[in-house]
Amino acid sequence: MPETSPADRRRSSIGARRNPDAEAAILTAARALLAERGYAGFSIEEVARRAGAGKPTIYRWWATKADLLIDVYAAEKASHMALPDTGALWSDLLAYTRALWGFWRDTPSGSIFRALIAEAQTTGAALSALRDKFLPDRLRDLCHMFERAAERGEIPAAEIDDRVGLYIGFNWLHLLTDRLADDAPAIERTARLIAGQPPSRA
Amino acid sequence: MPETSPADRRRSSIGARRNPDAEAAILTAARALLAERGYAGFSIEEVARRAGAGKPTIYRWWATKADLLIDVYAAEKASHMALPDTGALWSDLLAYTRALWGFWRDTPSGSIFRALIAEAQTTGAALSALRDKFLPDRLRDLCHMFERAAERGEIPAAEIDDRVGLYIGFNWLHLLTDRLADDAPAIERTARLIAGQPPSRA
DNA sequence: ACCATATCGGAACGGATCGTTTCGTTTAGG
DNA sequence: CCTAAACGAAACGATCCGTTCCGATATGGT
Repeated sequence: MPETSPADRRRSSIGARRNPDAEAAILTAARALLAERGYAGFSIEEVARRAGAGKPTIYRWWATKADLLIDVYAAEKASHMALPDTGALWSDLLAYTRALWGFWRDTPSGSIFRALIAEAQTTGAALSALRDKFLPDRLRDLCHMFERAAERGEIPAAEIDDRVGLYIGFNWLHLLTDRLADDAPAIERTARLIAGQPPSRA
Repeated sequence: MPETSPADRRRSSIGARRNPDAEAAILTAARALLAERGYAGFSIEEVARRAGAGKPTIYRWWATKADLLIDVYAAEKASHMALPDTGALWSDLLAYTRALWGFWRDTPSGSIFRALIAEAQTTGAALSALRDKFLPDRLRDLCHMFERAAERGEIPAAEIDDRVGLYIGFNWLHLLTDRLADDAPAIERTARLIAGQPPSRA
């Protein structure tokens, strides 16, 4: 077998354009590193080592750590999260919250998102990436849920943004303080509060 | 001008106990550094330089960056924030939120708090410091506000914790995304939502 | 067929910070 | 008088930063 042993094969240029293999290797390495060590152990240096890539390759395609984190998170989220449509906002929120927290707990995505938020506290570029590029994307689905509720007359249309903001803040708070246990009663109470439903009678 | 007096070229030991001058100099330097450069430029190394202190002195008294940040923030907050008591939860929240956001905007405290939350995403120790030591302290006042409202019959007592959680999340979200503009209408709408007040008629 | 162009990984750079250790000095308390 | 602990200074090895070279590679336009 005079063949290229796959282990020590060098991944070279494929011409004057981005190499998809390199990109995939970098995203995979970043994902794994965050899963293993969290934000504390996340460095471009280590990602490059694991991906068998050069640091210039990473810096060429991702201007900031935040941009890299966003790509890693996006790849994960698309494949895992679906939108519930139960017919009532409070039960939509309940289902979505439990799915989201489970997604954050059981995949590297929770660590990735925490890293992204932390990174946004260091540089303005990272903050812009989070606020102006990442958040609007992730908000779109959520807004649909609330808009459907407004169409059903469950909440005033004028309050959609405020209620979405409350919901995002609720999730962030629990993510950032590492309290993502699936405390069903607490989640249900909060879902009802945000959806404007009267509490289930005791 | 008493600029910590140039005469203290060297602040030596005062015996086998903590030197209050060193502590004050370190806290002051940390505060100023965060105000000037934010979390990105905050390092123990630089704090030590500015304080004219040795790094071992800092590491001796503050096991983690979070502990140092907590002390800096606590000194600031006590002197600046008072509790409103307007007779209604929604107007209490309105007043408190505007004061808090102003406090975060107009003093180094916003940067300090952002740094503290970011730091809590790196190490478990910092997270514990934030969640178990810092947050409960800062929550106490807030809970009083909601308990008074429950006594007045504005909200069910069983919902106090959930509504406080929503309120904290709301503030964190705006702090972490650097949206602390005093948008009075938006704050008022959210205050009414959290307080369970019907929206002011359009 | 040729060649400019842009990519790739590797190596090294100067600089900064980390957390720790060593050292000599200073002072309180027993 | 002497032990104990704190102080600041300096240096340690290690890591990561972001950038800059380099030689090799393959595309795409001419």
